[in-house]
Amino acid sequence: MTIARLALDVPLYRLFDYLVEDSPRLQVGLRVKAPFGNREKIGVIVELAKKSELPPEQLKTAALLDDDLPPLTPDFFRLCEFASQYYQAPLGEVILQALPPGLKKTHPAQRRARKPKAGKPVKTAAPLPELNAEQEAAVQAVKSRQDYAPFLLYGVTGSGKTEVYLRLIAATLAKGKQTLLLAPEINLTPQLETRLMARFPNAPIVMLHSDLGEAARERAWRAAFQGEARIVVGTRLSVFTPLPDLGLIIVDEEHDASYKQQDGMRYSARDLAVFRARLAKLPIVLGSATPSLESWAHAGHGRYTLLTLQERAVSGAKLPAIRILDTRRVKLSDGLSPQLIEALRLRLAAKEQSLVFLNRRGYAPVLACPACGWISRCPRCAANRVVHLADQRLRCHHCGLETPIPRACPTCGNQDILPFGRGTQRLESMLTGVFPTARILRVDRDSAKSRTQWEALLAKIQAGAADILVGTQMLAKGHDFPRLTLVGVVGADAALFAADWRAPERLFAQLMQVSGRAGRADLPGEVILQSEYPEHPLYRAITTHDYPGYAETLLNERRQAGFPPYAYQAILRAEAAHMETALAFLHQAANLPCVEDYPDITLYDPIPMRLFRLMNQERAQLLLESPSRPQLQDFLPVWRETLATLPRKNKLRWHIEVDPLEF
DNA sequence: AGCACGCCGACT
DNA sequence: GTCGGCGTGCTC
Repeated sequence: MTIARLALDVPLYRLFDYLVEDSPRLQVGLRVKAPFGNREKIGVIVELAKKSELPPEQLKTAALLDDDLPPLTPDFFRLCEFASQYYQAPLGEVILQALPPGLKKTHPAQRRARKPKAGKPVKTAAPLPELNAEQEAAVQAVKSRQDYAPFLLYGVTGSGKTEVYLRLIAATLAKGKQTLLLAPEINLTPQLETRLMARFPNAPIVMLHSDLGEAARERAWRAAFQGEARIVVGTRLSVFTPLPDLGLIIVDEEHDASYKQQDGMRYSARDLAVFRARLAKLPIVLGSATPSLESWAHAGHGRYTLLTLQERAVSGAKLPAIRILDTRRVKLSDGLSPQLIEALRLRLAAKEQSLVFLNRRGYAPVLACPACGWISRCPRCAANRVVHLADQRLRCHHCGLETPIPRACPTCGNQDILPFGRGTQRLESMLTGVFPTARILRVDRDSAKSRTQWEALLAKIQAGAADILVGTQMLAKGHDFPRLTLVGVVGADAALFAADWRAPERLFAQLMQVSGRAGRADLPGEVILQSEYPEHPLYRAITTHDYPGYAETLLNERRQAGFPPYAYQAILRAEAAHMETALAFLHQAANLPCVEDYPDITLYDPIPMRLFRLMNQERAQLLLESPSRPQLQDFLPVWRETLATLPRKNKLRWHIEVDPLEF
């Protein structure tokens, strides 16, 4: 018998020793079935040893899984260990969350062998599009590196970032290496898959995202791990996928917030990808038209090599003309300016498509009684419930609670309760009033709940079966709509004054992205942005497509305020039935003696979170900041261990988030 | 996190 | 009398 140290999926910062029967198969990286307490768990062997710290009689016996999966590799463990340390998560949790669910079952489902799908053989190989000088330079710069080399590929919409990726993937394939391509919400962009399959008809490609069924996900993961798949396209969770011949990592839309895992271990897949590239000594390309300020600052300091694509790759294509429309000077009808209505009318006449962008779902954000002041609060959250007229419900967008829309005010009986504000549903019905014959299509999470619904909508749009699209963010992300020439933006101002200091950065990216939907090669695009603050620097920068200038402005502000990327942050969050419990815990945490030993760490006052109640749990947070990442990293484990010894009363729960994006 | 054990309050 | 609330302790 040999001692095996196991990583198990439990929130405990230690490994567990088991006896394992000797066998020629026995190896670090294999999975075992282990009795744990009174249940059975899957563990991963992290270490083999002759002796344990524990007396042998206290050890239970684990059994190797009868499975042909090769052992997980040292590379994989090093990435997991880094994530575990950096994000303050137990190693076992990290390792096991990295495996597809099918491999964590004590009784594995029967598996049917299938080949990863290669692209359909194409009869006539389409000629490769020519690269312009900038693209060529970018491709050469990356191709010339075999070692760790981070690149920031800054390319305006339509500048041909994807073509650069494709060339780099081709070069990587030619070297016999695998490519890992991360994309945000890949389930929403089947286009990428289509394009890859068309370009690499003979290369096995797998897609990895959480929408896949369990069997499909396991199949794809195995193909990646066993080196069969040469191109792996995945969402954030796939950053952990072990790849034996990895040669290149690409992170598309690197600024996108969906790279951040928002529950469980709160990691940034983009940051882990960079670390992975460093570990594996590989080039990595972070691509975006509006890079995150973190990456932009890295490029500014020479830590990343900046590759710029300024020209539109399709010759003749121009950036859309963006106009800020001062709504203080015009009479709006239902929130729409006469100019926007006229522009829409022109597109209708020209049989071109328009998009009206409003990043707010539902009919109206709140229902209110003018007589007594009642508003449609969510009983479980510190938020209002949104009016969804289409299905006659009041719905909380945070916890999902919904009830029918009341006919009269629940407190005073007034019959005239009114929806206030505007969402996409209301915009849709307003536009129907203005353009009764136009085909209007609303695209948001409510109209595109499932992948199938979403694809159906996309197909409809592409077939030209809609004249005016009304949509949220969903529509902004990387889709080409060939006949879309007008984008109207409504209600963007709210984000200018949001409490979250990252809001302007996000708004800028969002507006750039949605503007990019307007116009293609042969049809010039126009963007009309309605605002009450047309002189705001953000809008100034948007009209000139000046990301670098605006990034500079924001970075200066961040530097002066001592915010990231010029400081490093972590947050301790606590939740309990009552705010006092959460705040009391945070105050206790802030006053622990170990805090004294780290002078370069600032602890701010514990405060209730912006959404201070969610699902009947009251939440508060304590922000930590340091100019020194190492010092913060030294402090966090010490603090965390001390926190764990504190008595936990009133069902209080807490966690630490490193590099938080939202507050 | 689960899951046991254990000790006080209002019910078949 | 016991069902069940949740505080506390443990998991190789």
